[in-house]
Amino acid sequence: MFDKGLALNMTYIKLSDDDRALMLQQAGLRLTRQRQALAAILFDGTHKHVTAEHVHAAARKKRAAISLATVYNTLHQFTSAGLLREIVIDASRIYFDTNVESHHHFFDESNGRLTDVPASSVAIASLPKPPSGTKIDRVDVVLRVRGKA
Amino acid sequence: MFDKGLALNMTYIKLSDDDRALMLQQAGLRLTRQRQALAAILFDGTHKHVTAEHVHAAARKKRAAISLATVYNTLHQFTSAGLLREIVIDASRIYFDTNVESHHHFFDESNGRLTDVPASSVAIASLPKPPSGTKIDRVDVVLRVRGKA
DNA sequence: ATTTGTGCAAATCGTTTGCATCTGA
DNA sequence: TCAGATGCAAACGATTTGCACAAAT
Repeated sequence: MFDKGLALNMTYIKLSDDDRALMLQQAGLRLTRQRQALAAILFDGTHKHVTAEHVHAAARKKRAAISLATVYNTLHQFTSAGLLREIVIDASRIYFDTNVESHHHFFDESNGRLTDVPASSVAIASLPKPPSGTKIDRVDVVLRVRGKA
Repeated sequence: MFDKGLALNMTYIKLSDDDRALMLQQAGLRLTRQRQALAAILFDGTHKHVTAEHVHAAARKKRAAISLATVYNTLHQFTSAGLLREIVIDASRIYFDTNVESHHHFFDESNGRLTDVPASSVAIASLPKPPSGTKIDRVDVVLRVRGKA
């Protein structure tokens, strides 16, 4: 077995059911059929940007009957546990990113497609000081692109 | 009279009804009672971050009876006309910013408050090249902050 | 046995739309 | 005049919630 923290952030390592079971348990989440099915969909070793609908549809396709409400609950639980990261791009949809490393996004306005941008390729040279009494928690950079045509 | 383009971006210049009427006309929008009322609420010389609800409530308070649907239509028209800028922070609400200059935002996660950050105080030293066939349209930086307490 | 999770359907919330009616240029 | 704007209510789509049932420790 390898380190879980590492596994989460490496795109090329295939995870086994056991690995995912361990992930959930370490996150303090009980091992339920639904969570395992959703984890299998989400954490397959590649990073994804998904909506609840996507996940629900994927579960259906795998013949795992999971209600949409449970999908939502689970995505939020995974997010609180640090296994997913929420990104807001479009006002009418929540995207969940399986990449929890610090990074940014390209958002293609013509087709709604979202692509990861490694944090290292966006160099932020200076930041203003936050309003008094607050500290910067996270910096989200969205590079909105559109076709040149 | 002063230059309209300038007026839009200067926070300390008070605009008159006539100034706003001109703004609307230059944007190719007919001068209607509702648009004038909403423009008066939005473009009073200070920058604001508002939702349709905010604007609707403000109109009520001024005894200007404007339907919520019209508020939405108008905000979108103003946005297409370049008088407002849409910002997405929270998946469940569209914010409209009366500041259309290039700039960024602080978003306080504890109270949902949004604050402008001048573009000049965020220095982005390098950006990745966009996916082939696309060009970067806009860069949105959201500095998410929370109370230190 | 007790706590935690799940499923369903109904509720909610912001936003959009269809359509009949008005109004500014 | 008449294209464009408005208002209303109904439609919408994503998300959340209440509650009875089921499953995990």
